[in-house]
Amino acid sequence: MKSSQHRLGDRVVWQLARASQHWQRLARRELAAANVRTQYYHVLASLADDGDAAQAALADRISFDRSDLVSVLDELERLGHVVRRTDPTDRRRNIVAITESGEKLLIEMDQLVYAAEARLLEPLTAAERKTLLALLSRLAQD
Amino acid sequence: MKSSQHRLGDRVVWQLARASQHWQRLARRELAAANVRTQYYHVLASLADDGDAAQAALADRISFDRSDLVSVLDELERLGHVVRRTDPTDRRRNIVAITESGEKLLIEMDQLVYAAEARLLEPLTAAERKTLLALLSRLAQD
DNA sequence: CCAAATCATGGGAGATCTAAATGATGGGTA
DNA sequence: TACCCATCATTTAGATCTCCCATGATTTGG
Repeated sequence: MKSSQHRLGDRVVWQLARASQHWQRLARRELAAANVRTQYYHVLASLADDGDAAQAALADRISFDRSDLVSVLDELERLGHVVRRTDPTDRRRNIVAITESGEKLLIEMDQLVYAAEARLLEPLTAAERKTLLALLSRLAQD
Repeated sequence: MKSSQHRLGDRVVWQLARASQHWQRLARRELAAANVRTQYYHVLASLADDGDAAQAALADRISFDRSDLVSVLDELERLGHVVRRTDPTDRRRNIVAITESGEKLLIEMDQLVYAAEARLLEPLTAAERKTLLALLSRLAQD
């Protein structure tokens, strides 16, 4: 008859939020030491992995709000890591592309992100990580 | 020799972030419809589950920044859901306690949070949820 | 040619993080 | 005892990140 009703600690969503918060902190600290934002990584990685895209499509790929992508791209463009060019077939669109400078930065960030990921997942075996990935993947779909 | 290097989609941390984002959205929408903030739930649930606490201890329990707790408690106190009283044994501290009104609100919010959680976890069996909880719990520790 | 849909952008709100100021406590030392 | 000081708790202020709503420009479809 254990009556210790714990709304938080024993709930999947609570642990999900805590683990995610932990990860965000690890990644942000790691990248902040190199004076870059985690948002840069999402943008550059998506462009490098899946190619150029209009802002709206890019935002959807990395689950960003379209309006928030604007200022991130402003910065990345100012730093020379991406370029925006108007799509000739639809002048509403800006096609975003990664530059050589951006690809260099991405490689540097990869090191840091991998290191942070390794630290987060350290308590789990390879098999457990695979299980976790599979379970989480089935939740994420919209 | 598959050369499709996907930095994002196949990574545990990516799916972790996506799943958490999905959950945050579900919970916030559900609670926003009732004109309450998700922060209220964390505070009230922790006080109800684990008892009164000083602000710093409470913040640690729910992974809040101590400075952010201030305005949340201001609101909750203004609404009559919690009370702050100076700890007689250490007058630096404010002991925070939930009120009857706060407990009533918590019960209402519980309905909404459970509904949102059910929707999130719907794709998983009970055993899978248990596995997921166990794996996540081992990541969350600081 | 007009109405609806799409794209990029701006503004405001909620949530979290950092840095730093203020109040209060406790301990050591003259 | 009386004073100094390191430490802790609360608070303020500012920045970042994400979400939501609105608007202007452009394109598409009827």
